[in-house]
Order: sequence, then C-alpha cells, then structure tokens
Amino acid sequence: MPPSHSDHPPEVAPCRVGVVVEAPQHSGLLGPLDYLSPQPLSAGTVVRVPLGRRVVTGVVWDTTDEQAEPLSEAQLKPVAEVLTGLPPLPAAWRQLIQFAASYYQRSLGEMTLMVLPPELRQLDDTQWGRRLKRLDKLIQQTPDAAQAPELPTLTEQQQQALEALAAATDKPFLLWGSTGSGKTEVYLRQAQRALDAGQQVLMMVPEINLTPQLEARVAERFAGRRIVSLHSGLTPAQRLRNWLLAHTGHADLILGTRLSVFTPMPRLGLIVVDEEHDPSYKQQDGARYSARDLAVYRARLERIPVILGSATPSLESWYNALPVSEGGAGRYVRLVMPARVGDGIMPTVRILDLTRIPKPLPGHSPPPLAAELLHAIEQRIERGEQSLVLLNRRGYAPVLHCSDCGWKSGCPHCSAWRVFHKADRTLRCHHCGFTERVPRACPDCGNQDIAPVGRGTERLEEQLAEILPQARVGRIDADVTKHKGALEEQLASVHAGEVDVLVGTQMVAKGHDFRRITLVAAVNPDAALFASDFRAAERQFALLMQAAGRAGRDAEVAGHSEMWIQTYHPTHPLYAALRRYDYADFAAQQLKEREMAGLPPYASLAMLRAEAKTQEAAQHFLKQAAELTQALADTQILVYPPVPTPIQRVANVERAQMMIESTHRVALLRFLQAAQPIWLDEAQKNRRSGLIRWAVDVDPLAI
DNA sequence: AGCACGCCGACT
DNA sequence: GTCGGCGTGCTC
Repeated sequence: MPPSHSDHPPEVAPCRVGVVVEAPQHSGLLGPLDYLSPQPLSAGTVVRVPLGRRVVTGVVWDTTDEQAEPLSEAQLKPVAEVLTGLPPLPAAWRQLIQFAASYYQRSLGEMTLMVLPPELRQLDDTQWGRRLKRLDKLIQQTPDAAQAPELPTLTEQQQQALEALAAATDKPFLLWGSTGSGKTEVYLRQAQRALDAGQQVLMMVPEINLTPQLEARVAERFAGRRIVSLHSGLTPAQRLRNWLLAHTGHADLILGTRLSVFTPMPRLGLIVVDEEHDPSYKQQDGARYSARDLAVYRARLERIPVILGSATPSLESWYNALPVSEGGAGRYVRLVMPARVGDGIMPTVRILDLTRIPKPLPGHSPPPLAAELLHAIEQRIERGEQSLVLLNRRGYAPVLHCSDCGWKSGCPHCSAWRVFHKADRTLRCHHCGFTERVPRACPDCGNQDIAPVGRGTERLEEQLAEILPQARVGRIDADVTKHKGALEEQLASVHAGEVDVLVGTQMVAKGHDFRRITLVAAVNPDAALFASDFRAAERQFALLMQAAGRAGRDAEVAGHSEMWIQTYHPTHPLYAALRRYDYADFAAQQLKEREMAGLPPYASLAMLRAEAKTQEAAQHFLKQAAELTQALADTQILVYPPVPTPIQRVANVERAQMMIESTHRVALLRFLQAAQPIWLDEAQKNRRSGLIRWAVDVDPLAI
C-alpha cells in the first residue's frame, strides 16, 4: 500500500502525462507528447499545453508503455492549464479516435482535434468557464413536455422489422426499404425504445439541409426530449453548445452529418445511419474517414445496435448483409421492407430509345427532350400535375466552341472546360472557381460566332420554357441554391403548385417530397454506364431509384406516374433492373462484376495521391514510394503504376495517384502502416523537386 | 500546421 | 545600413 497522501501533502513528484496535440501526419509527431502535471490527470481530460512558442489544446491520452527513448523529466514542460468542468472524453470515444487514426492513416493528434468543436480548441480556462455558465442556464430550462403525438399505424413489414430489431444480436442491421416504405418510422420507434430506456440516440443523415423534413419529424415525435443537431452549417458557438449537451448527457437525440459520428455520448444506446449508401458519409479531404463504417465500428465497441438504412444500399453493406448461403458475408442482419406505405406504388419506368430517333442535321443540336417525352409532360401540364426533369450538369453549356479556329473554353489553370453560365454571362471553372466574363468573340481568332456545346440545367430550363410556353418552368441546382433562402423559396413555390416543370440536378432527387409530381425524367443518364469509375453505375442506380421515389407518393396520383429514361443503350442491364425496381438483381450483377475484377467488396483498396507542380514530380514520388516499399509488399499486396487523376490539373497543381489493392484488408493496413514512415521520408526529399502534398485514401470512393 | 531561424535583394 | 522574401527545421 502506498502511504496515504494526507500524510505528506507537499513535494509530490510531478506526474508524467501523455497529451495528444494537433500535429499533421507529416510533422512526424505521431503519438502523445509527454508533459508534467502536479496532479495525475485522467485520460480524456482536455488541457492546454505549450508546444513550441504556442499554447495549444490537447487531450490527455492513455499511457502507452512502449516508447522508444522517453525524454527525461528535465526536458518536459508542464501542462499550462486544465479545462475544468469538462468531463473527460470517455474511453470508448478515445478508442474510436484511435481506431480511426490508425485505419485512415492519420496522426492521432490530427484525428482527435479535427473532431472536437473548433471553438473548444481556442478557449482557455477562463473563457471556458464563461461558456459553461451559459450552458448551465440552458440546461436548467427543460424542453416543454408536449402531449404525446399521435403515432401512425405500423404496416406489417414495419412491425416485423421492429420485432427483428428487438431481438438480441450483436450484428449491425441493414434496413433495406424502398423509398416511401416508412424506414423513418422504424428509426423513430427504435429511437423511442432507446430513449425510454434512458439512452441517447445518434441519428445520422447525409446532408442536413436536404432533409429538413426529417428534422421536423424528429422534433415533433420527441417533443419534450432535448434534440440537437450537429453539422457544419452551425455557428461555432452553436456547434460547441450542442456537442457539449451531447457529451454531458443532457441531449437525448443527436441528429447530425458525418462528423457527428465522433460525438462523445455517455448514454449512447442506438446509432442510425440513414441513406447509408450516400457518398457524403465519406470525408473527401484531410482525414478521409467513412462515417458509416465508423458508426458500425463504434456500435460494436459500445455494444449497441446500429441500423444502416437505404433503398439502394452500398454494395459493401449489401454484401455484408447477404447471407452466406447467397454468396454474401452474413455479417449484418438484413431487414426487408419492399412495399410503399399507403398503397403508393413506384412510377412505371419508360425507357425511351434514342437510337430510334433520327439524328439531327449537322450543325443542329438535338431537341432537349424526345417528342414522346415532351408530349407526356404536356399532358401533365394540362392535368395540373408536375414534372421533374433531371440533368446532372449545371450551367448553360459545359463548353463554348469556336467553329472557325476550334478554340474551346478551357480553364487556364485546370485540365477542364469552363462552363458557360448565361445568367451572369460568365465562363466558370467548376474545379478551381476561376471566373471570367464570357468573351464576345473568339479570343484566338476574333470570330464572332462562338457557340455553346452541350446542355446544362440553365439551358434546359430555357429551352423547355420556349417549347412549353404554357408551362411555368423552374430550376433547382447549386447555382440557384447559392443564395441564402433561395432553396426554401423555390421548394415552397413547387409545393404551392406554382411550377409545372422543375429542372434540377441530383440535389432535387434527394429527400424532398413532391406530392404532385407524376413524371420524373432522366435526360442524359448514360454517362455513368461507361465511366472509368467502377462505382459510377452503383451511384447512378441509387440516384435514379431515389428520383423515381420523388414521384407518385400519393396513392391517388401514383397510378399513372411515370419515370422516363432517355437512353442510347435501352437494353443495358442497369435499366433493365431499374425498370423492375429490382435492386437485388442490380446488386447481383454488380457483385459478379466486382468479384471478377477483384474490386470492393471482394478486395480492399487504398489510393496514394500526390500533388506537385509538375505531373512528372507527382508521378516520380509515387514511383519512388512504390519502389521503396516493394519489400514490404508481400504477395497479398498489389501496387499499380502511378497515373494522372481523372482531372489531371486543378488550380495549376498537377495530381497523380497510385492504387494499392489487397484481398486482405488487414494485410493492406499492415502494409500502409509500415510504408507510411518511408513515404514520409521520401516526401521530405521530394520537396525541392516540386512535390506539394501527398496522402493516403483508404477505401476510396472514386478511382 | 505554425512559428521560428537564417541568409540574400530593394528601400525608408 | 534595415525590412522582408520564403527555404529548412523543430515542437514533449
């Protein structure tokens, strides 16, 4: 037994504590740094520590026993201050961060501080105390306990799903339910169970601004509970406040985007990942984590259920949920809800074969929509119904072209065309943002006759307004939405029936309910069929299914609602599966292809990406990186030659990438772990030759 | 990443 | 003679 402290209060030797601080991968500071503290500090405590000339925020980490050469105590600096009143970040949270850092190949410090509210990183203890006082006031006022809302009657399939969810299992659930099958109601009922048991719920959505309806519904259902949202649209102060409410256990339900997967929640009892296939769950810069995958990991760690929900699951999740007897991994429990609530049926799919339509004369551009489709839209207008026309390309025309000298509107800084935006008469590069007024004449030869080539949403809107003079044509895309409140305004006018034909990019296909839309048309969906990116077809199928789900939600109009596909490949298996809304069939096709090609989910991928002043420098680094780590790559690792990225140059930076593949995920991670320090060293040497940045992307979404 | 130190060009 | 350019190197 150690002597009791009260016997010798002073002169206790200061304790050594490991503190994780923000330091990027390439800084070489990977693990916790040692500091001195007069009292022992428990792991998870947030502290301010001196680092170089600065004082930075850090988190006390669990002591790691093995350390190459521990610094002597004389070399250590003391902890500057402790943020008092903030409960330590729990062990499960630290383990989640630790896993994410090692899986996604980032430093522990970067991962840790990236997921803390930015505000927290800047506060010292005095400022912190003020925040806590304000929070206390907020906690005092409990939300008014409204009367229990009326619950909708459950369908049989919803009841079955809920029964399955109640059964004891440690497997994640994949809730596979078609659009409108009532997945949300299942989430809400399951959330109710957790809340009733005194637990907290984490509900994740791809983009919060696209799902205001869900937010409203959650708020209505759980009036009387404290519900907070967590996404990048909040002000720093709101974000800190909501995070704190979650961390201190005062918030019952967190509704958030991908970053919310890292919210510390002491009573967490359920995680829901809605639209789990959505690419926005993967962070696309910095630490490229997948919030969906981390949600699954976190649920296992905390021994709580996780529900992944989608009408068109990612092939990874689908494969995981497919029973072993059907060639899957059998790791998830699959819950199936095929029918739409309220007898709504999915619209009839009409494949419009463009090859049967005569080509336009040379020099004439094809009509925006085939006559047949146009006619169908006209019928809708006459009946006072709405149509949604999808074109996944914003702007007026993707490129301008001079017929005399062949000049095209390329971006001087990127290997991409600048898009013609007619509304403000600009040429805009969608990759680097470079914008210029559109020239009156060809900048190369002075020819007055420079013509738009191809078609974007702006032009489609204009053309449709011309062809359908009786119709009120509206548009929703990122350009319209840029102005604050414009999206809500436009949506409201659609709901009020002030728009007959709505032109939009994929953003309208997500989330919104349009009760009076009875026709959805995909104008140019073929591009995805032959894209080099192996996930393009999967994304396109999901998008078209989701778009189809926008139509005919009301039973009375569902009977005659239609989904039109304009295509030059009418017999393509993707459309064949779409015609029957047969996701399972589509997934089976795709899985077969992936298996033969050795692609996920049958293999694990990582991408080593490099950015440099020249393409040669970028590729040279990758080549060196491959050579130097050749010895580490056993037979299970396959390293492909470096290639330029699909868009080779963005903002005058050349980009290249190198794919690393393995049939064994663990082998791949081991390889990356071992290779990382070697690459770090090599990158240092390449700095002079123009290497700007490099990073590993584990489980890349696009290749 | 910050933020130093450090060694070479045009200015009060 | 200084102010300041950003190359190189370190942070418990």
